[in-house]
Amino acid sequence: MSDQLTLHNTLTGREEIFVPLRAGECSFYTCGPTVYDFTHIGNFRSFLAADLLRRWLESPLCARTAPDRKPEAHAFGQGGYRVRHVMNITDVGHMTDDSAADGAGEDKMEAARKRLAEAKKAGTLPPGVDVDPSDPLGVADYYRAAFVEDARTLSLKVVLDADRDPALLPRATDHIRHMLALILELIERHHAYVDPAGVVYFDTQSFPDYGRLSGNTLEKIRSGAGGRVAATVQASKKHPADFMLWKHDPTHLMRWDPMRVFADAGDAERAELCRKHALKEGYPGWHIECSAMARAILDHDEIDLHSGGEDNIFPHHECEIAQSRCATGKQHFARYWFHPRFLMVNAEKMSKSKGTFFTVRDLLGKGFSPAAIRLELIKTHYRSNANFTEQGLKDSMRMVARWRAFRAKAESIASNDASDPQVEERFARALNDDLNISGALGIINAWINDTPSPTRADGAILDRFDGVLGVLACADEGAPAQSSDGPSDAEIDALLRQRAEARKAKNFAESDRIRDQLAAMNIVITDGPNGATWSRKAAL
RNA sequence: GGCCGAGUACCCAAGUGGACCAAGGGAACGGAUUGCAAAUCCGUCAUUCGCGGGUUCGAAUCCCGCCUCGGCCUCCA
Repeated sequence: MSDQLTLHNTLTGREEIFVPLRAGECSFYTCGPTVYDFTHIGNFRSFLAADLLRRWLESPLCARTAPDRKPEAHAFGQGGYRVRHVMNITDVGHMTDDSAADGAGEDKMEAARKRLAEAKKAGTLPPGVDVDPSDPLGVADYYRAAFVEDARTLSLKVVLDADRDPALLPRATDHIRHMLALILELIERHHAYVDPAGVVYFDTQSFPDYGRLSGNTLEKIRSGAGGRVAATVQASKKHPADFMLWKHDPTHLMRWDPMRVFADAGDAERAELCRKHALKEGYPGWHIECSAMARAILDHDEIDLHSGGEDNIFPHHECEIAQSRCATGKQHFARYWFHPRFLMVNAEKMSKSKGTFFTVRDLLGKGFSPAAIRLELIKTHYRSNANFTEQGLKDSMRMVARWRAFRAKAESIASNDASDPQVEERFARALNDDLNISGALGIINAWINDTPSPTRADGAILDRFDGVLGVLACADEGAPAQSSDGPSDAEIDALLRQRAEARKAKNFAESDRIRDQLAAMNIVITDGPNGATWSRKAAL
């Protein structure tokens, strides 16, 4: 428990008090999805953890908790940090098999193209979708649009914000020039070199801190090289850990000519540098985009927060740090590194063959609400392996229903007196403790139990909690239309009228028959003093 | 093999040295309510924290060993 926000920082392996570089502001970069396929719930758990952190930073409750920071908190307006949060979309065609780190294996975009082409031929593309599988950018856009739709369903704020400011959701392919500029800078500063085949490598030995994030050392990496990287490739590197920044490849699916990139932008100076260093047509390595975009869009050499799945720690984020710090000369790239752990499904690693790579649309199709999906994916501490199950999803649905009922009841008592003035502070202390979400949920539920007659002020408190959790805010109508095979509202209402007649006549056999009939269609009816109401139940 | 993280009730999960003979949610069970249900409300539900040692007046919490699960060690959120 802490009066101030503490976060576990992967860089130091410790929990640290969060102090941003610029008072009241926070720059935050999240490694976003690759768009070669649908984004699954494991990806979303990681993005939602970042979203929760971002919402907490922005919450008035966050800054309000520390007594010694109250005057400063007022300077933030309503409290909370002004967060600039960027999440990238990786749409450059990288290799399925980077073991030859520089170009063996099938291109992932190529694989996606084939998959889509087959789906189109088989007529299994969703209705209304028109995608040209021969166009890699079109394929990327198709999956990007699907991602944005799912992210919106789950109220991922960075995606919602991108409606207003598209720069917050940058595509890698829109920033090739920034990547090349960074690569040139690294070459000029002797942190990168070009091999005879035109591959640009980062020189890891030029950066003594390489390995600090992951606890690796160059020695360990060298000894652990274990034959996974082809000997011919290794031969052209100065050190096995050196990684690719740019690959010359005139046959690649997505490729750019560095000189033309700068010439088209009117940057003759850099075009000349490309000639000088023999940068030729090809594509960027898979670490450089984040370094380039974070710097270009967040507009600072050092940022506050950087998040990504735990698998990104090495090598991806290690390499980002190396590139960025060598280019900027700063002590840090990001000051705090935030790494949510993997999501398991049914106590096992998610697996394609077991069919456990669920997407958000899969779950919506089963009748689960966006609010329940969001709650289920955020309710386990971000540094634990969460276990995703349908049972858990049902549990979450029940919790959402209780909150909704509380919220509805709170409308009826017009009082400005909160039933428990301390509850917000308890909630804040839990979240300040490295985002202790389970503790925070426990506090909300206990408070709801202890508050049988909530006032309007209590409703406002729940709204403030939900501003952080983003659960009730997930509008159910944000979901794609429910499967169309259910009965229409009019049909249901007609059956309910019949049942009301039967009950009036004490014909309970007929009344129960109608209730069973509706239940079979996943319609749950609730009898109350003012007649019956109904709701659609998740089909499990 | 190296480096990390985790193991708390039927399930999910908080708690990291005394206020814990362990929050909260779900399930289950008993009761109220209901024509019967659903929903709601009331109550019950871990003398115990993966296993074995140790430190301490005191341990789920610290130390040692073991077992199991997960991540990384150039695809992966």
